[in-house]
Amino acid sequence: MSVQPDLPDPSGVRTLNPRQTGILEIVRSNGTVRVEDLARQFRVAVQTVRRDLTRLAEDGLLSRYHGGVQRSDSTTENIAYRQRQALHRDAKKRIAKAVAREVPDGCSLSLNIGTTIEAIAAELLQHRNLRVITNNLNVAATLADNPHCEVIVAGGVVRARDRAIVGEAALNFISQFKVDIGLIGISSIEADGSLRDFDYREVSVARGILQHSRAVWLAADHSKFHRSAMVEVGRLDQIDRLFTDQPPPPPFGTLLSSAGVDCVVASGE
Amino acid sequence: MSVQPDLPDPSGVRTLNPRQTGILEIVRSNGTVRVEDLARQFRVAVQTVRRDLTRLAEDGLLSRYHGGVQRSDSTTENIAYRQRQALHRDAKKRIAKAVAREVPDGCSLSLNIGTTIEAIAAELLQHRNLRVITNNLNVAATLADNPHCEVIVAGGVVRARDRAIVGEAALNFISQFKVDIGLIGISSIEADGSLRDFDYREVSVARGILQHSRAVWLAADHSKFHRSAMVEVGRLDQIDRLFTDQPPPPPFGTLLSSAGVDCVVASGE
DNA sequence: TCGAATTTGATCGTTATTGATCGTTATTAC
DNA sequence: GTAATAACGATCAATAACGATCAAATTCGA
Repeated sequence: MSVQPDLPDPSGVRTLNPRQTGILEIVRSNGTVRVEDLARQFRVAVQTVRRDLTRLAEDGLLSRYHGGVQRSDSTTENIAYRQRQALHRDAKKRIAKAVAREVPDGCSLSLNIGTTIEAIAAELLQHRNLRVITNNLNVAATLADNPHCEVIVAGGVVRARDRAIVGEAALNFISQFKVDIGLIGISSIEADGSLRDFDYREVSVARGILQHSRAVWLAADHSKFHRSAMVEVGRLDQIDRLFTDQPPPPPFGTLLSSAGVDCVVASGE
Repeated sequence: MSVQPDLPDPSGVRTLNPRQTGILEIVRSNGTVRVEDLARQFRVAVQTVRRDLTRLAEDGLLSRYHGGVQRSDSTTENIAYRQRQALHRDAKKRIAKAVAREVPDGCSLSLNIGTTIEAIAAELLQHRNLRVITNNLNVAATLADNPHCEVIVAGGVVRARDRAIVGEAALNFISQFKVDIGLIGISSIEADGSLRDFDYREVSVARGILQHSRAVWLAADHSKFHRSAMVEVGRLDQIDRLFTDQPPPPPFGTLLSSAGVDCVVASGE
């Protein structure tokens, strides 16, 4: 039985030209594009775009449908979670940018779960020499794309809903490290100064980060104020900085300052 | 008589002249440049620039495309992996389906790394009551979408190239569990009956799986036979079943049967 | 200064990319 | 169901880019 000599390995790695790279970027950010739009955008004939698309689809970099192409995220996405990601997306992105601006190159970070935290991870892709510990598989996958970033992920059971690793094993793992900045997302901030979450298993990880970080930064959009959740993670006075998108409603302004929390409001630029 | 510069590896770093250094700078800052622009900018003939580019590309400092060059870092790495995912995709999918057919509902599995293993994970999305241990973030993310599957991921440092978790921490974690079926992918199967891989760090994880599984299944497409890789993972007689896409070339047929390996060939249906 | 080695620039045959045409296939309206 | 329409893939010729080769120019050491 002979090996097919025409298929195997010369394929190696075909390099993409800028137009092809550009197409990929557009598809990644837009999710879906029409062939004709691409042709107009790059000022080439549709046939040329078609050729590019054939090639990119062959390499599994996108998938085609009649009339256009779309992202080929290979994995079936958790729809409910995707929707939560879309909620307050602009606010999250602003918060994420504000946080990223304050994170210096070369430091160590802990990131826990939450859509805001994931947005932050995306904004850290250009930073250099980071060392990141996380219990969030999405964060780990995102930051693995930064070649100047060492990513350490906690081990344990994966929670399907948001691909977080929760439970005792994760806590034990996280507790091995002491980092410069602990970045946590949270479900609710109540008027009594308590920080709360819905899932007690995740809470233990967040508590671990609180204890093993030289500084703790909290990222929370305005919808988190006055919300209520069951399990207490900690209290405002354990936090060093709060990043949010709108000035906190009363009574949080005074609460924050008396707790010594530096509050950064990332409003629309 | 001088040393031939075209011999395989003048391993030492060849020195760059100022123009070449300049080209690199321009490429790094711009991301992409056309050959003609470079020629005009440095007031030399395009042929001269071309020579520089050939040399710089050989050293991996940039990558060429028809008409110009582009940066060769970061972005290209993951693209390389995506392309590997696309390589022999049909073969991998057939193998994956064959494996999935044999995996009973309700069992526990270990999955390690490799594009074939990732394909298998995708085929396990309809199974019920699985318990899966893995050191591959892609596998974990895929199977997290199966609500009837408990996914446990090893903790440790994430290798950017393929989002695998490698190293001692991962090995220790995996070793805690004893599973029904250990499913491993491999880089090479040699004629002496040895199973090999390229990265010694990953090898330790694969060995751990070999030891902590009641049955070991190997998934390897035809390109893995007769290939050579450095580090020995184990030997054929430690394997219970082999899943592949073409009848193994000689001498593997006899080798497999004398090692007591049940060979499943998933040829085109 | 001379001569060897290296670098540069030009020519030429080869190869890759592009856009147009045409027959085929998928989608939509009826 | 069928017909109209749009998108698609295959093919081909024109064009641009490419590598190999060789001669001229430059650099370097003696």
